[in-house]
Amino acid sequence: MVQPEFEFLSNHILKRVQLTEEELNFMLSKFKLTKIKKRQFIVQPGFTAKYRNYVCSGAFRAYVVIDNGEDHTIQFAIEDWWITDYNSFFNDQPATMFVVALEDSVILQLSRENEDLLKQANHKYETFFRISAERAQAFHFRQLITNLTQPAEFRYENFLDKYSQIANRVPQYALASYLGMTTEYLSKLRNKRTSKQ
Amino acid sequence: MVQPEFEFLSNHILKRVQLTEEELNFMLSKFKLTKIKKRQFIVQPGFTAKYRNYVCSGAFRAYVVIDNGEDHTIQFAIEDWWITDYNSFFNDQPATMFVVALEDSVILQLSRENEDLLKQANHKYETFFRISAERAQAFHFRQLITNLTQPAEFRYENFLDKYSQIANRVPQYALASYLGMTTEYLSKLRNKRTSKQ
DNA sequence: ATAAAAAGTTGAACCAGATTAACTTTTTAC
DNA sequence: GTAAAAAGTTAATCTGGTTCAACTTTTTAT
Repeated sequence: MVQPEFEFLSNHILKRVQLTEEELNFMLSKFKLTKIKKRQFIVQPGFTAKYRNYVCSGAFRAYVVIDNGEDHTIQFAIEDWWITDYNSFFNDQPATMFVVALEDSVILQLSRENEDLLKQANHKYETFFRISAERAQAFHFRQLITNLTQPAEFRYENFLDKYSQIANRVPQYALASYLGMTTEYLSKLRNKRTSKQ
Repeated sequence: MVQPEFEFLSNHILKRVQLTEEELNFMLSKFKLTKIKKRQFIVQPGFTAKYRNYVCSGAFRAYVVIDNGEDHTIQFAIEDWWITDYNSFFNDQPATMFVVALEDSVILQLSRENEDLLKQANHKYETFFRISAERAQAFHFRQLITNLTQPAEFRYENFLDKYSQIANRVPQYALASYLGMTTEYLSKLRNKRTSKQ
């Protein structure tokens, strides 16, 4: 019987493309199961992000550090999400982001070489990655619109609404920088909210 | 001899995937040449975006209108760029954006049906769309980072640097809302800049 | 267990950028 | 060509959110 981690990924894949058992197993065989300890980095500036990572359990945070030392969260990933520095991964360039584990985690890693191999091997695999990219594209688009058009309080409420699971699991400073505000201000918003109801 | 509009698109495609003459022509045959007058809409909220649009000449602006009537520019597209409401196009849902011509323009339109047909017909076509989506993904990611981490003045200077061609061609109110600031403030930044050197 | 470090809170002072309003310049439509 | 509408400018005022600083609570390492 397959390990449960591969079971999660199987479901994820089959939701997006129809594969035969054989096709599925071939695809899965290209992934590498890796355990990551809390605070461990899976992507670091200066090094090329060699893997696309599927999170089976645990949580990650991607962030950039700018000149003055401030860090800005770009993405979170929990179970059933993907994370990497795509710019680095796709273009084989040094990463500009950090990706760090917020909890002890288990991930399935697909190297760029194996991804290319899959894409060439079978039209359906290519379809899978195309769909993933299209979804990510639409997701970031929506995020861009929200950041551009909505004030801080709405962004926070909205995030709570849509991703309460993540909101309650990640450190507050990380969430604040993801939402584009300071920890202090987020702390006030939180307080205001809980005292309201 | 082919029309120059198709020539532009051919170059665009061949930069991303290697196709035989026959494969290229089949792909091109699925596009529809359309002339669009200034101020004409090619995507409107409430209607599904039926086409992905390649701009041969002219300029477009995608924007959303929020409750209070303010509009926010989400994307510009000039020659050799694509534009549509991808959320609507991919998911066959009513659009939430407007896409309007800023100049008299010529575009090549690919319907969702024809895109699906191409994706199924040949692995290489699928590769083309996958590459497009991946690039868009990386692009929006970078944009998200800039918006999150940089102050208004930097965002403007940076845009001038990277997209001077667009900056000098689109109305100021559209650029201001794209950069996440008011027209008045952008006007001040411009002034400050020109008086500096 | 316990000390040290990291994360989160609270309040006062401040500022980047928004708002309002009156104006000038450019574009559009007839 | 010309009037009206749209776009852009300028200055005064205002505010959502930041910064700074002192503090409390939670987490981490030994």
